Amino acid sequence: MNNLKNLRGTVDLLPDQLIKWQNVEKIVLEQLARASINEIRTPILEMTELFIRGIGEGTDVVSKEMYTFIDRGERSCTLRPEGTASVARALIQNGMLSNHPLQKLWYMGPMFRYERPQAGRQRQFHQLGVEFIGYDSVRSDVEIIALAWDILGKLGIKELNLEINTLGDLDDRSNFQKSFLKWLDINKDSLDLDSQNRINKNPLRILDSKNIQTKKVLENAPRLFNFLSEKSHKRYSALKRQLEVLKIPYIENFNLVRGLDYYTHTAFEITSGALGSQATVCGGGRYDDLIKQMGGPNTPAIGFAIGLERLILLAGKDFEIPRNTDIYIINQGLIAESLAMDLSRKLRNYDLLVELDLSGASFSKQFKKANKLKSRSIIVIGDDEAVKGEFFIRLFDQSSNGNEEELISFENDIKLENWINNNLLVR
RNA sequence: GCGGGCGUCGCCAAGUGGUUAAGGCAGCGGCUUGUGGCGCCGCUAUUCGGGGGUUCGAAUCCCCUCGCUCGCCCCA
Repeated sequence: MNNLKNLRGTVDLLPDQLIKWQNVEKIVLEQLARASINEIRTPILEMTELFIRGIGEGTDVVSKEMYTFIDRGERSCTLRPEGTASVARALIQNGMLSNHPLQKLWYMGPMFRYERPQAGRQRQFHQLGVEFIGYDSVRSDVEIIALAWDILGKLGIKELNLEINTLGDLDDRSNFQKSFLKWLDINKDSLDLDSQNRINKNPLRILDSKNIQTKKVLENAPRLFNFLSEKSHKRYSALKRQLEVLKIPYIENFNLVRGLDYYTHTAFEITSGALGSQATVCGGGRYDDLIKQMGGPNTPAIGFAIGLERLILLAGKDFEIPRNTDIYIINQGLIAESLAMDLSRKLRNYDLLVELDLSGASFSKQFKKANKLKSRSIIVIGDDEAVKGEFFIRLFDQSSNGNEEELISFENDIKLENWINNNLLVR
């Protein structure tokens, strides 16, 4: 084996694997289009500052997972680790927020985080993100959760858990934080090391600790929930009520804190036990202050991201089935080969999967190939046919007895079309 | 960044110190130069992720390294 290899945490998606990706993406894009959500594409490469300010300096993503380098113009550049900051930047920069204060957007593409690869986790991974910009009603929270839930449902993914929480607004959070920091000061010695390190950097994340002992100690800590304003409380209750109306089951998880700093109020995650330790397939929440913080107009927003690698892991085997060849063109001989080429172009006017055999191999070989591909029908053109200006077309599955075989002149497009309509396009 | 497991052909694998590294699938060729699915026959790893060492001798033992994988952490 030579020593040119892909980088750690990156993968080649080969044709066989892409069948599943394409089938899954097709369903997803259909759902997005039906919900009137528009695509936005932003650069994969951004200035580093965007993520530091957008995501938050204290977060793990920014402090230790970014692919950052200095370019030839001595600018600090970063391969995007997530999509929301770029979308916010693009909207601000292009003046989109004054012309179109309300927007529903989606994006899909590669993201980069320098982490140890694991099941469902790559360094280059792919996310589908949806952002509702300018929407502040609880109904937009509900719609976006329902949208994520339904995309996963459309893909036939079962046994999902929706976890929700509210993080309150900035005031709620700073009130809580004061009290929480006091408590941390007294109890820090009983926390695990990771959590102790977070006290100064990102205290809220301590709530989300997986350490069993820390979890136990935290049971006596002040709760963010008790610091919520009347307004935040109402909002959260309304969210729960509406999810119940839609019959979307949820679990309240008061320790659910998103890893990116920009979230406010609603936070949610959709997880699946089938994913192993990387259980989260979808994560999202409200970020009412982000756009303003980044220098834009005061614009509330909510969004989510779905990890496509994890989605592919969860989607069933049904999505792995490729579309079969409809017509395989067996051909041999100088004139026959040129007629076959011409015919194959004509056939591409139909919604059919047509493969022209270019091997020049024996008829027997070409038949075997057609059979291996499970082609639904074959066309045969050899010297005899070429001379007469006609070709055979016939159904090729095992059950057919050859009655559907037809001899058609190269000029007779109508006869060809009729045969196709009767045999291939009716299913 | 820290732990555990693993690394033999494109894929799945046998082999655990001794002359030529099983087998299956796939691929290619033939039986059958113009008609498929079955069957039969043949071909396909000077080499066991890479490098070094131990040994008369290593895929098999030791060291280093790379990669994969599963956890921790973090996240989608």
